[in-house]
Amino acid sequence: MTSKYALDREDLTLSARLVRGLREAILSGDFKGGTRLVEREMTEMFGVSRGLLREAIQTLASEGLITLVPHKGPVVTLLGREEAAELYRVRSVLEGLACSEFTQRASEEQRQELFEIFARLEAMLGKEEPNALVEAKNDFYRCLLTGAANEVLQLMFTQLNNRIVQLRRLTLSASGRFPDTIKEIGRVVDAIRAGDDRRARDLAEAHVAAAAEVVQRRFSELELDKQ
Amino acid sequence: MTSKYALDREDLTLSARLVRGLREAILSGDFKGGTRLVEREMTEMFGVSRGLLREAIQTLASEGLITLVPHKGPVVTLLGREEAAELYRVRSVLEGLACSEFTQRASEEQRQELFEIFARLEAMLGKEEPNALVEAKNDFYRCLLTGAANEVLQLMFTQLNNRIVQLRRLTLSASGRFPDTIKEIGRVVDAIRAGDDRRARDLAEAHVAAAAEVVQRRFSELELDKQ
DNA sequence: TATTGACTGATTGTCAGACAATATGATTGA
DNA sequence: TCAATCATATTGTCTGACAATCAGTCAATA
Repeated sequence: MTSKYALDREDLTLSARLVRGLREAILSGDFKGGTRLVEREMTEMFGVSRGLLREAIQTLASEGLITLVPHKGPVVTLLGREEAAELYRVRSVLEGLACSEFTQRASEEQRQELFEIFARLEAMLGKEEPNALVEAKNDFYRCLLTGAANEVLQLMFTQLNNRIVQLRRLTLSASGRFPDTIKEIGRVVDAIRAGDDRRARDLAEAHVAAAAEVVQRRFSELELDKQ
Repeated sequence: MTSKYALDREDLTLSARLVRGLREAILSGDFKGGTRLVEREMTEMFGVSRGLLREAIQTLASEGLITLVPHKGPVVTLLGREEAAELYRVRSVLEGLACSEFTQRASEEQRQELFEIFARLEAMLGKEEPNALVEAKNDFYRCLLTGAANEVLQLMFTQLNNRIVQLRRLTLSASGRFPDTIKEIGRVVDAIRAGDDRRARDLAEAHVAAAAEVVQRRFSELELDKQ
């Protein structure tokens, strides 16, 4: 029984806060892909003991954010072209599922909220506010996943997305695609509005596939694919 | 550069072996859902230090096999009815994707291997060998995922499946469904054989959905859903 | 000159012991 | 019977230690 007065025990332990902090540090780009995470430096940086730090690293490693190299230490996972493609292919079906489930399960309030958030996104069309954009997109997905009412999906999607975040530089720099993005998402939202879960799903998959192609093209352009 | 003579460093560290061992212990059913994992007992059981054990527990926790309760300790995750349904819904799209990718990407050898494994499965129709069956099914999925050539998918599917394994008791006891299962998988294999990735995907999703329903029915029958 | 071998410093892998914080269950008191 | 209190077990976290392994250096050798 969870009352609304229940205290937040999410980050009760130092350990949990550390995991969160370290994850943030990676997602925010403070630790870029390829960076070695030296234990001693990290302990000083976060002010925790070595043991605790190692536990956190293990956690993030199994989320895929960190790669463990025996006897050399942890490294922030660096995404290659092929792996990026794989991530997007999986994301495509998960996002499709999320849209489908949202269409079938979301409450009226959740539907309204999603529409509002999308309206906010649409309103950004002319402007140049990358931060607000990322923010709004995050809201959109948060709302979508909440309404989908599937915690397993939520967890897996979030983990997947966390890994993809590293590619944000590539996708942002291709911001000329923004109008297309909005158009695609708009179609998905329409399908959701119409209660057509099948179509919402298909459109969502197509949208992710399109985004994936952009990323692949950027890889080619920047020649990031040479080992 | 990885030559074929490179030694296997997979389980180089004690830490990695511990994670593997603990995971096995849970999957095999030695630690059943709901079991508390007391650190002191575990360290004696595995003969490792507390620190190492805690690292392993963190890893399995982020795989979802273990649930961490602050100040009470880790517990082997117990699946409820609702969570089982969620797991299956996600599995459905992942398995669909796997079939689709296999159809598009697998080499001729991999295709042949898959067909052989399926033939082996089919041959078990009359018999009563639960172990051989589980074995063959594992082979089937291993082959499928290898041929799909998507490591991200492989990882996520494996993790998901590991969590579902806990429900094996429910699915095995409903072994009357075995002929149906074979028939469904057979249709998927046919589609793969025909190179029809879209159909393979749809059929695979339907197959998982059917399995999910059986599980839900078993939950009802056994009244496992009362908290 | 290029390869080999040995040495060194840095870092990880693993252990043991300690103490504070918290949960659980028993006990006591009203 | 119920509430407050206490005792014990267990987890959360820290510190220090030492072995194993890695990366780089540099001399010896073919």
